[in-house]
Amino acid sequence: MGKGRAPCCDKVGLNKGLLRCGKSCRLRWINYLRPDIKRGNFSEEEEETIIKLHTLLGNKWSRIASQLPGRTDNEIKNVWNTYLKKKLASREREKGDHKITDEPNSSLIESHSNSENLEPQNREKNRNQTTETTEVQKEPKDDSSEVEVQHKSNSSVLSRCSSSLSFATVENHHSEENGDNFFEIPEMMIEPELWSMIEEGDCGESLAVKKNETASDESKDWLESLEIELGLCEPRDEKQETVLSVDSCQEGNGLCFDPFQIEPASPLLLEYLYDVNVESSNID
DNA sequence: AACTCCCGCAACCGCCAGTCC
DNA sequence: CGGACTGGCGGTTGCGGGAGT
Repeated sequence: MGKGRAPCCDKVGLNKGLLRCGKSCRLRWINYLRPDIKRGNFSEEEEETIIKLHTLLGNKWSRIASQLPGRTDNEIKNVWNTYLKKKLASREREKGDHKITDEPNSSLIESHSNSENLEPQNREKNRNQTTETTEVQKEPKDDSSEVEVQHKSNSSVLSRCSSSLSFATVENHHSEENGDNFFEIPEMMIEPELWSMIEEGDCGESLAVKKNETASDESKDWLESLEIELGLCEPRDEKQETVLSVDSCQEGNGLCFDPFQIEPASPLLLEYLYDVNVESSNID
């Protein structure tokens, strides 16, 4: 690509062509070369998912990425830092007069239930409502009234886990201990599919099997790409590769996915959500 | 056309945890 | 047991290219 920084680490003893160390090669494979990586802009649904998961998990990019097949943690991180964060901040500025209440946001429920039928602009509004409680207004230094997005991943508390929509209005305990103003834990709106993925542990089995089946293929691909990268062999015909990739998608062989196919929650996510829920129960 | 500025994004950095010897 | 090595992750950097002047 020629973009980015100069290669990392001491290049003594590394391959003569691209001067990549093993770690660099691995990263490049994960973030760029993998055949199942989805190219192009993020869809509205993907953006919404990122926002929601970020509200829930904070900067756990790898966990967020695990819910977005074909997207890498690096890519999601970039999109968040360069686009979504600004988008949310500007919206927050536009709204300006929004006041955070500790009442359950009934409009949230309503708007979510209708979200499938929303016009784009309403969907935008809906998304804004969904995420705005993750943001804590700073004391405005000037007219720009800067908004800082605060990640409260690990301090966030889910009041309950349920297949139905879940909303939490919980005071932050640290704030309480400090005797300061409470700030509101984000009211989380968890997609029903996500909860069903979480609760139905078996839903990922078939995919897991597929993944195992393709593990050796992936390994071969990795080696092949590495060899190409190192200039040890000729790259395959790109066109052919593309066709293969598309075919793979259509056949659902697990190498790539439908644009917004929901992948089962990763074990880590399940574990995390479980821990958070237990913690919540203890606090209550 | 030439220059400057800004932004997107691939890649590097540093830390941590797990594994191997 | 402990040091070396490796993989994974989140944060950060800085090059390249497009937009603006």
